[in-house]
Amino acid sequence: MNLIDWRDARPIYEQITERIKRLILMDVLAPGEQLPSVRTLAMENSTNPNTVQKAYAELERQGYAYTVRGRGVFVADSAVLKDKRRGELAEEIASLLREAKEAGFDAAQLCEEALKRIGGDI
Amino acid sequence: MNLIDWRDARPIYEQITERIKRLILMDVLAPGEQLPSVRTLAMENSTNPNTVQKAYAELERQGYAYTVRGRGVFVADSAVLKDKRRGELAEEIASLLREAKEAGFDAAQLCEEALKRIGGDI
Amino acid sequence: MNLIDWRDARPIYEQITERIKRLILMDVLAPGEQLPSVRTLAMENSTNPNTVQKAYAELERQGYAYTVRGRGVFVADSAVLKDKRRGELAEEIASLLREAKEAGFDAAQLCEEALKRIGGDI
Amino acid sequence: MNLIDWRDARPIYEQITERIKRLILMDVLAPGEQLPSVRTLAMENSTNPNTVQKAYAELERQGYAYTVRGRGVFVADSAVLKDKRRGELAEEIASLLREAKEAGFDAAQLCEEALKRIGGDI
DNA sequence: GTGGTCTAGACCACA
DNA sequence: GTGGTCTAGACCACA
Repeated sequence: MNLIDWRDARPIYEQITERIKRLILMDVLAPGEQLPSVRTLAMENSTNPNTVQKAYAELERQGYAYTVRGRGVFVADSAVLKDKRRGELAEEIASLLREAKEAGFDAAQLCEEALKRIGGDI
Repeated sequence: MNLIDWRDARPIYEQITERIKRLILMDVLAPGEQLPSVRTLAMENSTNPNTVQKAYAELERQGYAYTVRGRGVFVADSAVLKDKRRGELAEEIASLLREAKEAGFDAAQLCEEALKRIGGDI
Repeated sequence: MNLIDWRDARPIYEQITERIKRLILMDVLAPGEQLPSVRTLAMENSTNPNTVQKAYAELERQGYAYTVRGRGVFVADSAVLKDKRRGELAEEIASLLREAKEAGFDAAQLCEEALKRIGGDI
Repeated sequence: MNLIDWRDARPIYEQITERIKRLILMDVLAPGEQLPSVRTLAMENSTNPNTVQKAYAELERQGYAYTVRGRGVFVADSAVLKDKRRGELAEEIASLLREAKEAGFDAAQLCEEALKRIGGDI
């Protein structure tokens, strides 16, 4: 699993967390499935086990994975997570729309424009 | 001008840049108006002049202000800036919608939800 | 006997010890009754026999079970154990109350609140 | 500040987190006060800066402190925290009482006993 | 000077 | 083998 973009300015552990979160939300990683071991993933991405460890700890803290000591790290059930993530996305968009409104832009119009950009028809 | 939230995790210079950008886009700071001097703003916010300097440099880099040597820093014309910012916001929203789509959410529906959150009906 | 919650962060051997202790204190497992063999329990819980072995050793160390070589592991007399466990619980609660007091909370009031939570009126 | 008990089996970073939390709840560390720098605390306790860093990150995650980059780590306002901690304590006690009940003990009586142990009259 | 990230490598408990 | 903790030390952005 290749999870690091070395040109990306964000910390490596954050990139790993982010990418795996996406894979879980996209159902590429199924609930209950075992994630690569800390050491394996570190080697595959030529990074340090501590860095992967930090990413996995963050995933667990956010509820995307759970750890079984001596066994490995596993993907959590995603139904609840999807709902949570959906709410977060709505809030992030709302936050941008609030700023748009402040500057006098038409929020609804901005939404339509964004939808066009992703090729999503209304 | 009070521009810093010490609880905010983001770097201080970034907060200052952000707040002043908003004030310009909201026309609170008019085009051509002089910004407070680096020293004044630093004192008012009990922070380091270097930090304010960095914020001002960033504002200039992004086109929100321009420096007149020996005179001070001034707010740029906002018409073009508004247009630019509008495009950025659209792109940021589009980016969130792309992720939403990846996870199987209905982008248009998410938009409507976000619009409701800001009390903006279509 | 299903004794493991894989989502639980605690070590598996500890979970097994804990659950069996509870079953003994609740008199579900009667004094003198034979516990499942290490192998059986390991298979039933799809875990390693070494893990179950460690749990049984811990139970024995704490006086909840005793081993008869070549025969198996048996539940100890519970009267004494119950008394001991009662004392431990009192001490654990006292310890929490001490911390509460340190922070300036009213210990007695906290107790009443906890009693309400378990639906136990005085 | 001496925060580590080397005989304590718990991880060092956890001990540090725990002790500082207590100091905050006891108002020994006042809201807004600066905590010792990562390096200073590490030296004082002859441990590694990374370990202190982990403790501080945990304190921040739990809302007991906030970080100002380049400045230091500061104690958060404690009013809300105290309330939160009070609720946690009540729940921890309730949980012990539930177990007690399972084993047939009188929960209210156990509470009184615990109160006596801390010298707290009803 | 301050915290944040990362490496390289050790040692431990657990399964 | 698996994750968890820790050391010693580097380098970075930020103030």
